[in-house]
Amino acid sequence: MVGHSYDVPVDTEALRSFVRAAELGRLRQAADELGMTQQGVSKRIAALERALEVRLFTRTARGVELTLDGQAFLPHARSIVAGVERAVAAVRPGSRALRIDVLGLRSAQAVVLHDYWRSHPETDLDVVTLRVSDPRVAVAAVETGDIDASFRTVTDPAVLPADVRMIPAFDSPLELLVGPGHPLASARRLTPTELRKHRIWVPGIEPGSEWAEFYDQLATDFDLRIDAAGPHFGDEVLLDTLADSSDVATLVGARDRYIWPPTHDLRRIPVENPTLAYPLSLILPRTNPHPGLRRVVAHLGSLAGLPEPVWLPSWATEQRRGHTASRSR
Amino acid sequence: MVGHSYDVPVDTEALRSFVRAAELGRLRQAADELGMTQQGVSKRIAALERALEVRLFTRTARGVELTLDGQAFLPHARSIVAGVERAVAAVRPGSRALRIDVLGLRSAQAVVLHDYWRSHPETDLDVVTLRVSDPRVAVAAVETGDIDASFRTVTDPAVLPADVRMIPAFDSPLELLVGPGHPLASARRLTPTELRKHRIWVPGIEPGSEWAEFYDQLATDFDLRIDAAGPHFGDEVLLDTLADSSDVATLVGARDRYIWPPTHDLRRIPVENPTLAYPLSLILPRTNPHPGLRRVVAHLGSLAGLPEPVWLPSWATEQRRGHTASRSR
DNA sequence: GCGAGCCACAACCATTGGTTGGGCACTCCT
DNA sequence: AGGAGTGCCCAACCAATGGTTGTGGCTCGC
Repeated sequence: MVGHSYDVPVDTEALRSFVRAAELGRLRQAADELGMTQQGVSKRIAALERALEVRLFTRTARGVELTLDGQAFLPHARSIVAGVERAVAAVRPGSRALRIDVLGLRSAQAVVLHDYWRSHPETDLDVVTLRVSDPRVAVAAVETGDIDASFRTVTDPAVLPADVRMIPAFDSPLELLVGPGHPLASARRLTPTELRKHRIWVPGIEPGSEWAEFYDQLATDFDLRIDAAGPHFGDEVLLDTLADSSDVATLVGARDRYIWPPTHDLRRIPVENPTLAYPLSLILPRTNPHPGLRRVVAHLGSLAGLPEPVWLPSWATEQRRGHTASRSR
Repeated sequence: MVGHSYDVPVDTEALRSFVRAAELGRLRQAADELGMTQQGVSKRIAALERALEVRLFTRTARGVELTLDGQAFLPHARSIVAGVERAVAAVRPGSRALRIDVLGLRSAQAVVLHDYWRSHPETDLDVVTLRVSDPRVAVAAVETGDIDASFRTVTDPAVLPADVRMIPAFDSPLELLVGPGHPLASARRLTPTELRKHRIWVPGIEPGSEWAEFYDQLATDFDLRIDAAGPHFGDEVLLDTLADSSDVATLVGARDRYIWPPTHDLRRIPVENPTLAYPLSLILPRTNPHPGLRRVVAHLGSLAGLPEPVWLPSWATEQRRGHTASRSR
């Protein structure tokens, strides 16, 4: 009785013919538009009907008319045809969809991009992950045009090639993520100094990366115990550990989309006064950027600011002075 | 420079293989799952890559790995495969998607169904139009199972076969639709008696249909001039006429999705005290209704009521007494 | 260094998906 | 009423597609 998914081979070209024939009501006209013979279209549609085991058209003396099944099928067929168009556009060299690299599909970067896409659903936007930690690889990918932009940061702008630039994207505020047994679990809000003496575990940070530098400065400036060493065994392990522990906490981006089982009962606690924020940057080509990128950048600029005061690592404040200076020239 | 839609033939079976191979990272495993040889999958994917003119995988000694293009393409491929599943499910006899007949795709009925789908996007729901005015055809279609339910009304419940029943769906309030030059154009709200002496034109009503009866009773009860005769040349003609006329108005359902050019400047004016409402019914099989239908009916029951008092045609009030009585037995 | 595992290439073949040609059903016009 | 016109389906045919088997090259681990 269960309708397991039958593997019906469906030819997208047949769907295209079906859609056109349904719209025109004539196989002949559809055939002309598609550059083939009327018999060809007839056979295609007959094959479709055979595969689906339903009649899609009633044949009349002056054309074809959709049956009920055909009516029900048509919007699905349209959506598939459109999906194929989009899929092809996504990889078509030269004029392909806007492609942006993010660190992870659950990261704040991806969430912001998803928000952008929801408010501009007409954009063909593809979010990919390079799966490399070295930002220079991302820079190279932007330079060659494999990707249109990347949410990475190079702390030393001198390493950027002439044709690549980096602009501030948005500042991602951090929250403390703790299990129910942690002493800070019931706090509604925390200041950085209140995190002192508590062990903060942020696994998976590559030594020498900009994230390592970020947590380094953070630990120094507020005298925190941040343990950013050790391998990362996946979010599940991290979340499991947090849920069971009464003394380990971690820092996550406020917009990061972490998902944990309801039994874990983890809590996210905003940190303010100052708000701790990681300054996300966007690396993009200086010349001939993808046309869709402009609007994404504009969207990033329109994002709401953070509760003042905001703490940022030193390289961010330095670069922004430079950025503003170069803009004011 | 414009990227017109290249007609790249895309084989859905190849997409299926690609998705599976990308998930498993092994052509061999994907081939086993799909019940074919490794070489077959290899050829399918090679064909895809040839058609798209991009490499989707990098081949390594221990499997395949997505390229950037592959990553960008994967979600699209998934969506197409899922679309095919849904499309097949929409017409698969026996266990097909929930199929409901409405009078028109812009009608209040369709709008309500669309709202339902937006809040329950997991339902496979197909909205079709039988394109016949005779409600008995709809009843027959429900009886044979061609459709799962129909938003029609039979004023005489005796004509229903034993296995088909009719339940109240929701009451659709009417609004006056007038052009800018009409004397009532600036009213914020109207009562039925204020419509007296004004010419109301409702084209396309079939004589003898329940709609004819409705407008008949309406005209009698409030002494209105309702002209329900004459053919309907399409909504565009109706809207054009209204926009230009200073003495013709029409009645439309408050939820009907009429679309007119902005230059027309038509106004919709609610009618209250009493609210005029058309009682929509749902015709559905008494035994073995489609499993998804239950939730749609529940949703209909949860719709907000209308501003009291409400005027309904006599048959509705009669049937509801009967309906309530039979329920209380 | 060699076997195991994985993918690509080549040769082969059934099936598919298109073509042309012909026929039947219905409509419309005279 | 009959014939021209239109529209779709069926049959025969044929190239190209999409699968198979067999083989070879590559990388990794022992």
